Amino acid sequence: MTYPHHMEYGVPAGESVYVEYMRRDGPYSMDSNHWHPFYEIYYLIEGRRTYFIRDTAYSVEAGDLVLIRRHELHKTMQTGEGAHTRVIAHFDEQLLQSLPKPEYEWMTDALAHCQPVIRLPLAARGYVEGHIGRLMEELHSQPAGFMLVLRQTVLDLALLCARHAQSGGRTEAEASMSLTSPIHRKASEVARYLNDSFEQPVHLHELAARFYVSPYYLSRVFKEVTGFTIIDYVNLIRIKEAQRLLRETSLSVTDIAGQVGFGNFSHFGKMFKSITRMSARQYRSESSQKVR
DNA sequence: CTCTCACTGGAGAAGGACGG
DNA sequence: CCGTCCTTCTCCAGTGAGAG
Repeated sequence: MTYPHHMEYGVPAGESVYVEYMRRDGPYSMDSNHWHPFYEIYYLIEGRRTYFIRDTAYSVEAGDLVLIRRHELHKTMQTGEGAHTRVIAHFDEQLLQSLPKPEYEWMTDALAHCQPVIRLPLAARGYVEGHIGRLMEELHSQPAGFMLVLRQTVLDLALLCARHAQSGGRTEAEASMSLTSPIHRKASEVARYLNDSFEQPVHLHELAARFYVSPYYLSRVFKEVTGFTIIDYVNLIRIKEAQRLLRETSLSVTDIAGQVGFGNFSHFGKMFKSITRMSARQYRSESSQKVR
């Protein structure tokens, strides 16, 4: 069965599920939104990608399932030559909240502990492929009630991830999926360090000295592995943390800017807007409307 | 693989005006 | 007081070319 290059369903505002299928022939790297307030399940049908999640780069192959949690920094990148085909499903808290309370709590907890990249044993792959096939069919022909099937199918896949997480979920193949060449390890170390200390001022030369490499080399390697420049990455995690504080506390925007590492308030404002496309105050008022 | 050098665009600091 | 939105200027991060 062949499908058009691109199919999608789901209205972010109204539906708790969004499903999208895409085939790309040329090189492609993900655009602006590097995290979002909903879960994402990503299934690679064909091709090979590098997926950078939080602080680690993973090699993702056809048949792998990737689970991105809410508000988790991620980015996909090209690996070698062109074509890849993937399906992504977004679902939000609402979908899980439709479950009975014990199941909801169990799911949320399990997903919170899930490995981001799941490489299932061959025997279990047919199950996933069947589900993906069903998503595609429903998406393609959109018969009456297809959104019910989408919702149900996505929930099934989420359940699979949750079970995988609970069973200790780390197959032999998985252990080797996070890229571990020296440069990948170095970049991951730096990313982890930045995640822990983004509140402090960050300077390339100090960072380089801390990790025993030259500044020039560090900025090159970091970009290669993560897809982000160091300053971009620091800004992203700072703004992400600022968003969390705006949602979950009543601290003033000025305090938050300082707390996440921006010495300069107006620069914080500019950065916040360029990343989230809204001002900090606007973000706070919008996120307090929908209770998440 | 690891690093150096030189160049340049853009990030970031500083400060002021203004409105709610 | 709190936040937005300008402008101006400085300097450093990012990068192409290339070497050990």
